[in-house]
Amino acid sequence: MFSFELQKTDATTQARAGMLRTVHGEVATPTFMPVGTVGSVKGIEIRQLEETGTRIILGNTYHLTLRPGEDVVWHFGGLRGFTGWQGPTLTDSGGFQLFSLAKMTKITENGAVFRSHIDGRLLDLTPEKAVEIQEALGSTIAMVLDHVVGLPNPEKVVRDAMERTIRWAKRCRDAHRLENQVQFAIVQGGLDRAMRVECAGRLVELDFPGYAVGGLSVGEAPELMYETLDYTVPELPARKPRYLMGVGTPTDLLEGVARGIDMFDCVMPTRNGRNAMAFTDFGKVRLRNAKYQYDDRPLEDGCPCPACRRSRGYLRHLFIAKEMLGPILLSIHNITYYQRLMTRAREAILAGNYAEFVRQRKIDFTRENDG
RNA sequence: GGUGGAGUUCCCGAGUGGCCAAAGGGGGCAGACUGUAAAUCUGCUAGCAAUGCUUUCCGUGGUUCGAAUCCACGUUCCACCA
Repeated sequence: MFSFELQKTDATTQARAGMLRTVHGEVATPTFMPVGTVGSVKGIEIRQLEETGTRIILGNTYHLTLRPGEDVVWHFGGLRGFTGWQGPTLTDSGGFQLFSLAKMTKITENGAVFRSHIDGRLLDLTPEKAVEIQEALGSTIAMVLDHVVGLPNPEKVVRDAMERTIRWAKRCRDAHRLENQVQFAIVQGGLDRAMRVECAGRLVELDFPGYAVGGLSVGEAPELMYETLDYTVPELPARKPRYLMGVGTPTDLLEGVARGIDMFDCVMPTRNGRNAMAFTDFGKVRLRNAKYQYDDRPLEDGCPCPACRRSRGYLRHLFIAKEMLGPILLSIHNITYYQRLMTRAREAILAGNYAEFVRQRKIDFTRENDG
């Protein structure tokens, strides 16, 4: 029904290669999960998404309950029936919206009260409600409702959020009924070692089938995030999948894998792709830049994606002309890049040379380089 | 040929005596984006030895302490009338 096979652990890093087996299909790890917040990975058809190497995608509880409503999704047989995506899905609980939509949210011990960003109506999101919605959505993996706070924040704020996250995780677990769905818990605790270790330990006691590290990439420097993973991930069960939520850049993914993370999700490849930024092995490419006007090279040599069958000059033109094909092609390219990165990472782990693999690709994604 | 209207910085367009190197768009250039309120957002866009200076608002001349703004002539475009 649901299992995680740990196939290989790297000798010099914490990197792991594994196989996630779910009722909706298998996923080789480490893996990247593109974000399809409202039931669509923006701009990308399922066939194309499959061709990027994607095996599991995300949906969002908060966004889908507002529109179209989980009853509608349920009517169509859950996310898979509704969207046509037949593989595994993971739904976020709405916890991230406590952070990203904080201005419209009031948090109490019972749950979160949202002011809908669409029509202003009030929405009660309790842990039980988050479970119920996700059960109606029929996702393969559901996340517990957690309390995400930005960084930096006073220690008391971080601790309160962490404690609440644990209490809510328990309530989510107790409320969960759906047999064909597993629930992952989420470790919070900011950048505080003791808090992270404590949170992980208390959640592990509750025996969830998988664990996520949340509350990162919310304002802190990447090095602090890596450091947090250094002492948080070892607290999680080795034989269960580990998911780093909302992360990140290609470098973040490689660093996360090196610290024992198996699953990632991030809007970056799709959002940045829509905004004319491409990820490549030689760094970022801002295709709107004038220097690409007459560039007849493909975006990236050796990339099998449809964007790379065109010239950079043409891709630039699509963005300048505001043609929808530009965002579509670049989203596909970026997801393809992320998936290839994970595939290559997995191969390196299986081959026993992950550390070397990472060393060879110290890409500075803050700089531009046109290859 | 006559009458009326109009010519503003790359483009469109506001401005009708000083607070104007000149609103606002567009275009151009650059940057940002990490469990998606994002096909979005931000900055720059006359020049320079630059807390100031120089050259601009069709052209030339004039009025004025001061003109994109007022006057005269010229010029181009538009509308209508012949």
